Amino acid sequence: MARTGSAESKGERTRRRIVGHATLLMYEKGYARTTIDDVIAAAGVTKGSFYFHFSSKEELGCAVIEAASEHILSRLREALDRPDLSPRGRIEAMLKEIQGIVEEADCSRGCILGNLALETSSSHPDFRERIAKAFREWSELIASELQEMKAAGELPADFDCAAYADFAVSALEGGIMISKVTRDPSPMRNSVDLILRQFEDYKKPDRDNPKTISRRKGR
Amino acid sequence: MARTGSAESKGERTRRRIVGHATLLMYEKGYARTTIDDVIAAAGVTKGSFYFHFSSKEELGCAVIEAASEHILSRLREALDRPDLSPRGRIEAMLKEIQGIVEEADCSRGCILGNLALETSSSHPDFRERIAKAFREWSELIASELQEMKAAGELPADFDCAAYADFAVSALEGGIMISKVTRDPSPMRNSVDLILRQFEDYKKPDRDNPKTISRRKGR
DNA sequence: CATAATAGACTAACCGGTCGGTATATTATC
DNA sequence: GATAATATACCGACCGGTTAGTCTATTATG
Repeated sequence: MARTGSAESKGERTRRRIVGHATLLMYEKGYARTTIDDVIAAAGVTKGSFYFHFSSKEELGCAVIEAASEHILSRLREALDRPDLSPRGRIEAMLKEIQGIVEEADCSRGCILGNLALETSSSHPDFRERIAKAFREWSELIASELQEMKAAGELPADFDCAAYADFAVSALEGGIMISKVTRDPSPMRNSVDLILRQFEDYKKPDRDNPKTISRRKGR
Repeated sequence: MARTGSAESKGERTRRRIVGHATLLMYEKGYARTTIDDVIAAAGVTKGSFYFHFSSKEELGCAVIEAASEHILSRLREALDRPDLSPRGRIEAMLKEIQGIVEEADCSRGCILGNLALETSSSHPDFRERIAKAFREWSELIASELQEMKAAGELPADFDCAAYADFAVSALEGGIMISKVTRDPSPMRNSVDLILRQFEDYKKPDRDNPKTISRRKGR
């Protein structure tokens, strides 16, 4: 038992190092083409050490997905946790954060959750479910922020926040996918822009036209 | 008794059969997890025969992507080639066609182009480029239809058709992805619905008030 | 010293691709 | 029009490299 105290034990550090390098490799090459030998070489550990910390490649995959989900969602939550901004400003901050995450990799690696989802979801139900949960949480984050926009009168009263949040997640993931395939950041940026534009020019219904979200020019 | 006239030769039929079964397998399991042995067993041919028709697995992958691109795009073009419908009706028909293609597979297999794109684009530049071309063509199809809507007064004069077409493709591919991951058709349907809704309530400016509802253009 | 952690040789299965060979059609030659 | 020559199509055993995972031995660490 080397576990007492608050400091991270050596084993925990090793495990984290393995997950970190595995994440980079799987982000770059996908799950199947990332071999255990790749991972241990990158992390500087041996086979025996690896299999002391992980029982299988699948368990490593789970750890990678878990860590990536937490990393991404915490960055998004951080972007939304800005009391100094209006609800709309916070959504914008969140979208920019996504854009930043993707552009850190030149848009050429896409989104690790989307990548692993499409590659492995038919063979690894546990991967699939964990990733589905991350997308659901992301959508809920957006939806609750849209609710706040609505409460602040920045959206029409009949605006369907949940549906639009799902739509935004789809448009973003799709944009990231097309950016990866075309090696061009503009599809993803275009998704960000057009999502933002939906919110741009709704005017608090002064009394006459509460029904439609208008789309007049703004900016 | 071959070769004469327009009939397909025996070799061509075999090749097509191989591609067809390979497409189903790669749609289901992805590229890496589809083995040549899988393909030849499904198509009922032997290794030797396979390697007579294809020089490598990669060449098979190209053939699958090519065939899938043509198949999908031709179905979309067909849906758009309906002179009896209004431009908006044609877009709706195309979206329903996409929905149909995906729901034929219970939404659980996603889109074969998107799947292969995310799995292989970092290792197979030729796959990536061919798929990028298909997405580009799809977007152009939508954009030109939006142009017709605009000409028919169903969209504001400053509507940015190209940007919106890209956005629609992103939202659809993203919706298909989320539907695959969640095994639930609603995210994809939601994308279809919200795309259609964008067009729903623009009213032709009745000569006196030409700027009532318009959207900003450009980026 | 007990156990956590590391070391790395080894294995068994898998998989893409090869190779020598066969069968059947098409074309060339006399 | 018989036959030789060639091209097309197919057959399946086999090979070599790769890969996930195992096993036994050894070294830190509390």
